[in-house]
Amino acid sequence: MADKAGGQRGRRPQGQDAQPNEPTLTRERIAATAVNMLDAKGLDGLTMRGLAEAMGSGVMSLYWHVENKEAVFDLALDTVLEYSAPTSLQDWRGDIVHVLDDWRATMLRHPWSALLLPRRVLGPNILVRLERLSTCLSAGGVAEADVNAAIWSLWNYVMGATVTRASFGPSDADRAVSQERLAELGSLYPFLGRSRLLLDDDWDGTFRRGLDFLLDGIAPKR
Amino acid sequence: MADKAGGQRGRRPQGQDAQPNEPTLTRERIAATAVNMLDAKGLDGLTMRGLAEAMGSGVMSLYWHVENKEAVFDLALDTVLEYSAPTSLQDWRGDIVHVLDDWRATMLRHPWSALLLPRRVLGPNILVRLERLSTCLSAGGVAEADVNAAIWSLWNYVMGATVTRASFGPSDADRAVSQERLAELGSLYPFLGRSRLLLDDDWDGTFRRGLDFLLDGIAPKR
DNA sequence: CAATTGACTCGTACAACGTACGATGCGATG
DNA sequence: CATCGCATCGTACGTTGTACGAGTCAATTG
Repeated sequence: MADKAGGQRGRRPQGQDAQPNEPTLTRERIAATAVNMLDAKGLDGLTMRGLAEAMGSGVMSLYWHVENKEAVFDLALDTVLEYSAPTSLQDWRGDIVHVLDDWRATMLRHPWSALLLPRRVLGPNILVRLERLSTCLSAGGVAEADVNAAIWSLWNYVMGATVTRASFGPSDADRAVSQERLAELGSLYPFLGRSRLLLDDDWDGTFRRGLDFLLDGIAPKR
Repeated sequence: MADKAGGQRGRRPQGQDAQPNEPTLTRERIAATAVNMLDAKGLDGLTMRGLAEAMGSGVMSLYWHVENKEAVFDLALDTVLEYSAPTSLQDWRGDIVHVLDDWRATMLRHPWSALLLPRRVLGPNILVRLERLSTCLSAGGVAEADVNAAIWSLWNYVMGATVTRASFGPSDADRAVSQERLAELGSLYPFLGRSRLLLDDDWDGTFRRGLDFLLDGIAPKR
């Protein structure tokens, strides 16, 4: 019966010999745990109760450090999106590709982030990335008047690509089914039926080729 | 007091003089009502109970016509995305712009759809649009080998643009705040701080300019 | 030392949700 | 009349986010 209440379970292992790896509740620790849990169980897998349990604390304790669940999402998102711009500026086009590749890769490493970002944009770490894009474009000689439009188009492109990729999930089965349905309806969709559009699973390659299109268009005309 | 139980409220106005505008429960009617409710109260505003009440039926009756709530989303999404390709093929670039403009406009007219589409792609009406893109590109002389990449890049672009636009919502306040925060942190984000990137609210114009970049890149090189 | 304060933790409780299940009513068919 | 399918719906359960207030403990103050 002892388990019934569970009650004081765990308690804080306060005092002397508490493992040092159980600090106390902290925004950072909450963020980190949330990221783990999101990675493991996906967007819907994160519940406040689960989060609390994973950290060995009571549910309501979280609310001392965090406004509400949305704030947890924000925290996790920004945690994951940290960016360290590395190389120097020389090949503007290569630099931009690097920013966007890294961006995309990060989001795909945590697929929930791609589904989340559209709803809560503009955490600090996003701004870092935008800033970097900005400098790259300027350095590349893109006309001042074009820079903003270029940034947004790049943003749109990554955003769309990752969101799409993440939503298709790793299961190629869905796409295969769709493509099959397409083939049946060959009369309705002659082009699509023939093109195997939905079967192509070279996501990275497709991403790069599309990005090249875009950069070709952005590159200063001479 | 009569309202207390509500109970048999409404009932089916079965029999002779029922208004013809209250058919019976129907997938189509459910879809339509869901769209209205989504338009009015947003993504989270749609609840099965609310939906049922809006149609004057019991909650569980819905489940006879619909698998679950997700199915309702699918239904509503595809309802909204219906597309009638109008004009003939002549100016491939103009045609593509038309497809994408219409696409974007439709989604922005129902902002929830932009947030939904990333999760549940490839309803039939989406395919119509993709097919249309496909023919336009081919007609425009884009190399066969480039068509798929081009389609996906266009898809990514619209998707990213609409999703972003929808998430910013009509409230410019958020962006203003962010831009202000940017100005304060001018040292961290010199370019962004100066560019008023976040203040620009000519969404349509920006969309078109970015799309031009992309199409410039896609256009067959000569 | 005792009293107080404020940072922090947590159990309980509630309202809202999606939906499983089974009961009910109905028109058509035997 | 009996039977059967389609269609409707009430009730009930489990799960969720979180409001509220009571609890703990270290540091501060008298």
